[in-house]
Amino acid sequence: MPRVTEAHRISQRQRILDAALTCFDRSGFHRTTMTHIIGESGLSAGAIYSYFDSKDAIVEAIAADRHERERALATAAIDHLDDPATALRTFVTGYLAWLDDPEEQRRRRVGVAVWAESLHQPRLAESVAAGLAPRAAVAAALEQARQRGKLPADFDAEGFTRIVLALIQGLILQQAFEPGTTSSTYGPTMLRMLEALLSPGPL
Amino acid sequence: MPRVTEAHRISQRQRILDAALTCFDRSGFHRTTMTHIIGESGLSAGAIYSYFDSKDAIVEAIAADRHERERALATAAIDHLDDPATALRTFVTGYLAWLDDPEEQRRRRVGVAVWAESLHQPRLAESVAAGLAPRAAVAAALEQARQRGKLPADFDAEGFTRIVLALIQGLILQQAFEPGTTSSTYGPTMLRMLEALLSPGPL
Amino acid sequence: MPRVTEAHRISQRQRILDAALTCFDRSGFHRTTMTHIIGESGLSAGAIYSYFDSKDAIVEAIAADRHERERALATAAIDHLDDPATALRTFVTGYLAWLDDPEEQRRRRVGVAVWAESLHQPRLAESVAAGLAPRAAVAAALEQARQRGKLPADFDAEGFTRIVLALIQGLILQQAFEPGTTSSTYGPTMLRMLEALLSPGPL
Amino acid sequence: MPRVTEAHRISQRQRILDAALTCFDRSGFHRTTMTHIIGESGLSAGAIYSYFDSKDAIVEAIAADRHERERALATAAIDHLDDPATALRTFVTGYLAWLDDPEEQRRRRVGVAVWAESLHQPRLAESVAAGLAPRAAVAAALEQARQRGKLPADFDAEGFTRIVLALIQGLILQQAFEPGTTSSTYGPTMLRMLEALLSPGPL
DNA sequence: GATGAATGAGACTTCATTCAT
DNA sequence: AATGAATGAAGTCTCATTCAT
Repeated sequence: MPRVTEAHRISQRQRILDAALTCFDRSGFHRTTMTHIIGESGLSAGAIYSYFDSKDAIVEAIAADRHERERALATAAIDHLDDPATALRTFVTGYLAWLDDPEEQRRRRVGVAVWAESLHQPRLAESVAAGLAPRAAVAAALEQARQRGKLPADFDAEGFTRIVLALIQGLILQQAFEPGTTSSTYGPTMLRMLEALLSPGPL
Repeated sequence: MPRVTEAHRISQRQRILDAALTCFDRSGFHRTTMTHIIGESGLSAGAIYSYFDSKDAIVEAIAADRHERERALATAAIDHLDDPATALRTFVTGYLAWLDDPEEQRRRRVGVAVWAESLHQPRLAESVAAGLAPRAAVAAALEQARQRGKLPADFDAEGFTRIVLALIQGLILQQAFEPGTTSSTYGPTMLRMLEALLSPGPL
Repeated sequence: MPRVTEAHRISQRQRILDAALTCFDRSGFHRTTMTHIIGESGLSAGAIYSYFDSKDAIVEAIAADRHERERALATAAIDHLDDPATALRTFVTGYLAWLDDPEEQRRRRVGVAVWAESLHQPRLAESVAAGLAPRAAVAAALEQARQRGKLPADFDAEGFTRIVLALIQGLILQQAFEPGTTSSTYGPTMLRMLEALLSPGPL
Repeated sequence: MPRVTEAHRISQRQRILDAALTCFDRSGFHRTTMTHIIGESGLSAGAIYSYFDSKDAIVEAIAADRHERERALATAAIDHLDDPATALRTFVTGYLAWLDDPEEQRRRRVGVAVWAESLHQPRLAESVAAGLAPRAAVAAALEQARQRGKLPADFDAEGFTRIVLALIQGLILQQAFEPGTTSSTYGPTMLRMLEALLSPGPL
């Protein structure tokens, strides 16, 4: 029975991930060396390798964490689709607040690196895919809502969700490039625009 | 000195950039070694280094090329703003076709890596910034159009251009992650949505 | 951390410097590759680089070591200047014995390379300058001795010390070029000559 | 029959050696690349290689030039040994003037690098040895003069010549390290000291 | 368990020299 | 004869990972 508890392991693990995130945000994955992570975490090389098999494993853990959170956020949006307009407004509002949260900004900058890296590393690609998976679920739910008459007959759930996702991703990028930007710059326009798609009419 | 030389230098340079793009697309910047580029290009190490000072310089040249193209595309959109609806339709149509062009898809995948890398390398950040610069110019032009009554009084040029840019970036990402996706999936919805913003009315 | 470590680090460091000295003596700085030093030391590349930042840093450490020793030797000579004749004889005798010491011959041969290199590398130039610095101190001490009447009124301390230094350097060179030469060949003449300068008289 | 004459070849060759000397003085042998020599000389790589087989051959030619000059200087001193005191005075005076000649200073700085290099390259060692050879000849001539009664009975020709040579070499070094030094600092003392050795008496 | 010195493959880059034009 | 683009072996240094203590 370990005298040093499970809780201790979890906190050590988190300490490593926090240190790694700081380093990755500062320098990117490849310019960050294990020595940097060792220094930032205050642990020894051996200690770190008892928690993670490799540097890649740390990257994967960070990616997995992040996509788990996104998955949770997105999934939450599904629940209230009986009233799509309200659901959209709730979702968009929450999303804009999240964009403006400084702590999350660090995570998202590292997330951009994960996107790039995932194009060449299958394990990360899986994480990214898992993070994006809710989009299809939301699309399916919206299509059901449309069939139930909650949305205009010509509403295109697939296109709509892809567009919302593109906006999320694109605005993450813009903020990464221009850290000062806040959602107030584009939030109202974005919301109005998306609402237009929920309303019936010729447009 | 032979007159041929200048053309030869340009073609050699391009040969190197093409080889590097192929390698970067296949493996990413950091997993691509100079040995790979040497092999892919068919030139020798020394020859390559007589065209580029370093591996980083090759990355920068690729980034610069790409953002020069984007700049040109975006700038072209400014010209016809007297008729915003038509200009938008033209721009979006052109953009969607570009998204579906397979050769450009390679470039864009490498472009995603440039985005990530630019967060840690000032020279690339400059390239990216230069590529994004036209957005502000378009915003200014749209604001003038609004003042001339060509757009609704409550039209928000800044927000609009940020949203369009986010869509461009986000859809590039989605296609990088899911190469099969074509613009037909979301193109019509996207166009309709953007047009909504150009029309007056309560929406 | 083990207490052993500090002693261990010092001995490892010395092992590297010894190996490097052997290589430099055998082939010179530039023909000696890190691979040679690695082989001669029995350590790995990484281990060596954890003690020295670069090949140049090893050269600098060797130069610094050597000039520290010389500085110590020369400084020792200052102490007994109340009796200049005895001090000179002691110094010259010690110096001649040092010239004949085979282990020191290796060091001096590498020292010749340091002289040449120092003309182009500021860090080495500093080491060399530090090694030569005691000459001026000795000159000042001799000048004081002259003023106290311990030396002829026309004694030229500056010229004398430069000449003694030139002899030291020149004989080092000659021995490097003709390893068989021993100080008995020129020692007595040298001593007689220098003593002549300490004696009053028209000469 | 070459239309471009032998004189042209000689002048081209000299142009290369001058350029090389400039580069070697500026950066040392090993930091000087053929590209530097090519640039400094204004010739092409191919042209240079039609005059010299290798970079080493250029170094050797420079070393040979220099030692030929020194040989000539030293040999001249032998001629007038019937009157050793005058010969010494003439030689030393000429040598001090040579030390103060700025153009020669460049050559001598490169000469220091040749000394160091000669410890590891047999071809240069030969050049250096040839440059030093006159010392033994002078020693023999002095010994004959001693036997003819022109010098004190206890005069040590071998030791004397080694000491003179050491002074020459040492003062060359000092000047290389401290370019401002002029012979007036030590010349008189040096001359007086050497003359003491030529005079009979207990000293 | 924890440590951190050591490993060593492999990365980027240089540069003396050649040879097709 | 002259050019200078090209070659490619070899150099220095890094860094993820291991394992004796």
